[in-house]
Amino acid sequence: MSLRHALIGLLRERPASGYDLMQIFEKSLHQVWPATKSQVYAELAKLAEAGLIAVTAEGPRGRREYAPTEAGLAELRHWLVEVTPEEHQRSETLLRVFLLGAVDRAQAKEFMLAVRERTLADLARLDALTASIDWDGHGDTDLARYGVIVMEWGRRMMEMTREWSEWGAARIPD
Amino acid sequence: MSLRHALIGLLRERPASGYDLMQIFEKSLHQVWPATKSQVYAELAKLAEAGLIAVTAEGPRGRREYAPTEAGLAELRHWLVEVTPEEHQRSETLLRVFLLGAVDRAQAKEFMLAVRERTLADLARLDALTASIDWDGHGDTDLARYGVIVMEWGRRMMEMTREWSEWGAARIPD
DNA sequence: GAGAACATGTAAAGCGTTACATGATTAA
DNA sequence: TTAATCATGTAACGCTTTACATGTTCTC
Repeated sequence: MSLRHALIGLLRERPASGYDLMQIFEKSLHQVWPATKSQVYAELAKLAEAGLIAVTAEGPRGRREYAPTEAGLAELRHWLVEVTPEEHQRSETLLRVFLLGAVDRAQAKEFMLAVRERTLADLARLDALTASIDWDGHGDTDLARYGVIVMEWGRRMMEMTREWSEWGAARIPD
Repeated sequence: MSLRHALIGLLRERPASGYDLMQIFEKSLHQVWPATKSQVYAELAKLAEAGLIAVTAEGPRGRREYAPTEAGLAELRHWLVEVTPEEHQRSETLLRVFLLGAVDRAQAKEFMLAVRERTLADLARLDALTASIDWDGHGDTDLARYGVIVMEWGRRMMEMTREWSEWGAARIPD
């Protein structure tokens, strides 16, 4: 259950409404932990009921801003430092590669090269994003500091995938 | 819905029972597409009902071996070549890095170094696995050909993650 | 005879996606 | 005044995990 920790963590930076949090999920967090409105609003309600966050302000149109409570921050820190993350690498692309024996070699090679093309496009989009993000606008926030580290992972991942797809394509005989 | 395609693809290599398929999921496919008994048996039933696989043999203890039908193979090929895979990178580790501002820098650095340690351990396990797999036992099967490409992705991914975790740790000031 | 491995499932609960539903406020 | 944006949710469905449940066959 990581969504709740993501929410507490974001609220720690600054109080926000469900609507605000959705913007963040769509923009910066989408590649790392996608979430939908339904999920966010439901989880906020649960977190408030559990006393891990609390309403700090109300605005127009029923807007409610939340901030983490002390209990919420304690739970976040506990999860960050003491709970070992478990990665379930579920990759549709790798699954397909695994099953590529079902099509002929020309098509398999085409698949690997299509992976390469998509990765190059992703890489271009990431570079554009990196250039466009106004980290200074955030000042010296923690999100800026650690956000850069996360984005660097994405960049390295894509570089690696591009090289791998070329290697893989070359490995399939004509 | 990739599980059904995974199952058809595995059955294409050789007919198998749900029990056999679970062995495969636990051994070779776990890192790419984890699945549980409940899921596998349920999906086999659905696939059989949809006419994409069929029982080819029955054995002791109610054992039923399945093989894909022509319709199943067509569906698999269609999915492999014509449906663009969509990746939802959901990484608990990266989410934590993103939120690392909630703990002090020493702990954040410790976290990055713990990622490094875990990655090194994973890498050692992968190398051991690579050495232990008897690809020749499978002969020149497609799983051997493409399985190697998938494993190489894993290896490169781990190498990348190790380097990145060192880079990230160094980037956090004392 | 006992224990391991083989073999198949059901049930419940939680997580995630998509579609539906409603209304208020602001800016052009 | 009208369109965009702000703002919150509910409902239904499917996928995934965990726990429960049962019985057979083989090997030592």
